[in-house]
Amino acid sequence: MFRGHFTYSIDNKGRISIPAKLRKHVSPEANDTFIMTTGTGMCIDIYPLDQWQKVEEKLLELNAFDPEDAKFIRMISHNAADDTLDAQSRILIPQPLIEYAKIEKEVLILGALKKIEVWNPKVYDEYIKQSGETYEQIAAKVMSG
Amino acid sequence: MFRGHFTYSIDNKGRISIPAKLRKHVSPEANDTFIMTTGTGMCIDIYPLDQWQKVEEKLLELNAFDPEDAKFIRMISHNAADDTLDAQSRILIPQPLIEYAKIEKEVLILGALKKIEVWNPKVYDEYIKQSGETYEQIAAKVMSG
DNA sequence: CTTATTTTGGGGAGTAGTGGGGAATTGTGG
DNA sequence: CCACAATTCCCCACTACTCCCCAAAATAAG
Repeated sequence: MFRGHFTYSIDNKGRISIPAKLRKHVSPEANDTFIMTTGTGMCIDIYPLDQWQKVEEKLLELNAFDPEDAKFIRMISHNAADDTLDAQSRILIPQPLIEYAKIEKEVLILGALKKIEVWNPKVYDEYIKQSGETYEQIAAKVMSG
Repeated sequence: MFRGHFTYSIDNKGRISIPAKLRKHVSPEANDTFIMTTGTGMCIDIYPLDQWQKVEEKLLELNAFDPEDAKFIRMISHNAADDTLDAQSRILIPQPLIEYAKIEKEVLILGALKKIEVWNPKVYDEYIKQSGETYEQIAAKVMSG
């Protein structure tokens, strides 16, 4: 499971290093391959291949000839891209995703259990400040039961 | 499984390159052969041969003497065509399919699990915008559990 | 302080995408 | 059955980008 946050930079070819501390938690089954897609929120979600395949298994259960299911498949697949780490443990982020997350130079890399999120640090700050609730209030709500 | 999207162009002979990233996911059993037909939605469906054969198996289970079944068989077969990749990894799209999908110069190539879809980008945008759930709503539903 | 690892930067060979010429094949009409 | 037209198919070629490699800078470890 991925934990913690890291402030890295994206180079002018659109590459981001995956922090060594997060790499340690990637299963060998992922084969150094990651799937990137638009996150829920103004960020990029990065899944190791083995985690993404669990999502795909669910999609495969849908009926591709049902209009609603077909739309699900299209929307989720549309922004999905895969890449493998280069020798320096970086992946190339496609331009559309960089624009979606409004990423410039600095990036916030956030370990989020099964996936890794990439944010523009400014956007993340605003996102956290937003919604009046405090950390404690959210914790109480989400962790109940 | 096919994922991601690519903006390519169709040349004036009606040929489209199959993106290298998608080609990697085509089984060798397909033998570089693809079946094209009218998609559900204003697009062209492209199946690798081995995947198409699974669709055909389902079609064979239909009752050719049932009026509805017979009609569906006729409609899906009507515009079905097969082709193999040329040395530049392109396939030739028959004119009737180009017209069906209202394709002009730019094409959106969309990986959709077992098949590849080809859209006019403008038509796709309108299709996505029109009603229905947002990406976040869909994600919440499919990624749950 | 020295050594090892991690992060960042960039050059260059190879590959992918696009366009088009011309031979071969298919279909049409005489 | 033959000639013509149109289309398909197989090449070759150009451009741009991607990927792989080398390497410097920065951080962490011993």
